[in-house]
Amino acid sequence: MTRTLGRPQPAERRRGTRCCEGVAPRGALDEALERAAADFDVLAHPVRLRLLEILARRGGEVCVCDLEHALPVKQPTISHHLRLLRQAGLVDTARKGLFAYYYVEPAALAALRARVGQALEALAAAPGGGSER
Amino acid sequence: MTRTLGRPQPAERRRGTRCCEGVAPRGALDEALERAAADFDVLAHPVRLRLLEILARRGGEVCVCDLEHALPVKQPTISHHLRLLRQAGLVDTARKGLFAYYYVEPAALAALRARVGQALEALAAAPGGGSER
DNA sequence: CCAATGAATCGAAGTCTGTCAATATGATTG
DNA sequence: CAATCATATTGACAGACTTCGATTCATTGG
Repeated sequence: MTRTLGRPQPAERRRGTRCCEGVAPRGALDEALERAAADFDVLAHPVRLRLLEILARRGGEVCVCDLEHALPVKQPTISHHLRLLRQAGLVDTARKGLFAYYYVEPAALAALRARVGQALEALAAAPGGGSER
Repeated sequence: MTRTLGRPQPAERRRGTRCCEGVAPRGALDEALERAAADFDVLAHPVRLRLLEILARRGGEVCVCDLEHALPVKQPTISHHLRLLRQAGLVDTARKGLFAYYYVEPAALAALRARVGQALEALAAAPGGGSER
């Protein structure tokens, strides 16, 4: 958001050869960047990725015991990762009797895919190869 | 960041299964999944994301001192993240005199974007909600 | 009520990560 | 050579992450 340009010369850095100047305004990483990193972080574990993949492929609900069979980690670990996914808003759960059925939250998943896709766009190579700004 | 999850799977779970059965045939997480998770992991930090973004936007080379000005962390931290990006094959460096110029490795970045995009595809909601496989 | 079962939580252990001060390395300049 | 500069590396620290056994909670059935 604070994409200011006219950065004044730092007075105390006026020594010999300056290599270059002004790539981006110093300072804080903006909100979108932090959110994108958080998005990537949720996806940055094979178990969570697989869980999401299974739940997404099944449009409907899947009980934990099935997920447990599909993954090489123990039940508490599954539960842990499911909680992370739930806290990220990507999945939700519904208890039916003894079983807990998980399902993707389609809007949240779509939003995440959109944000991640946008972040990847920003990594596309610069068209002219020249330096803007 | 090194997500290796090295644990073998018993693969013999013959029991009187009750609730349901057979979401996925095997327990081991396959190679593509691990690689996708590793890909996401590299992107799962705002500083690395910003570094990549700056280097990609500049088609050319950027010296570390500029990157240092653009980010709210100290020089050793920048160096640390740049090394991670280099180890991931996404960027490379060329020393010219006193300065070190970093630049993206376009092929590697494109490959990563392709893999990540493919992993996101797998998270697309199933159209009819039916279960495949 | 009691036993059994699926799932969540707790607690602990080990590993990994992010950060920075201090220092090292290597090039350049005077 | 000595001083200076840009960058890399080291070492230490705090905090987060991942995993699993043990336990707890909730629900069902006898």
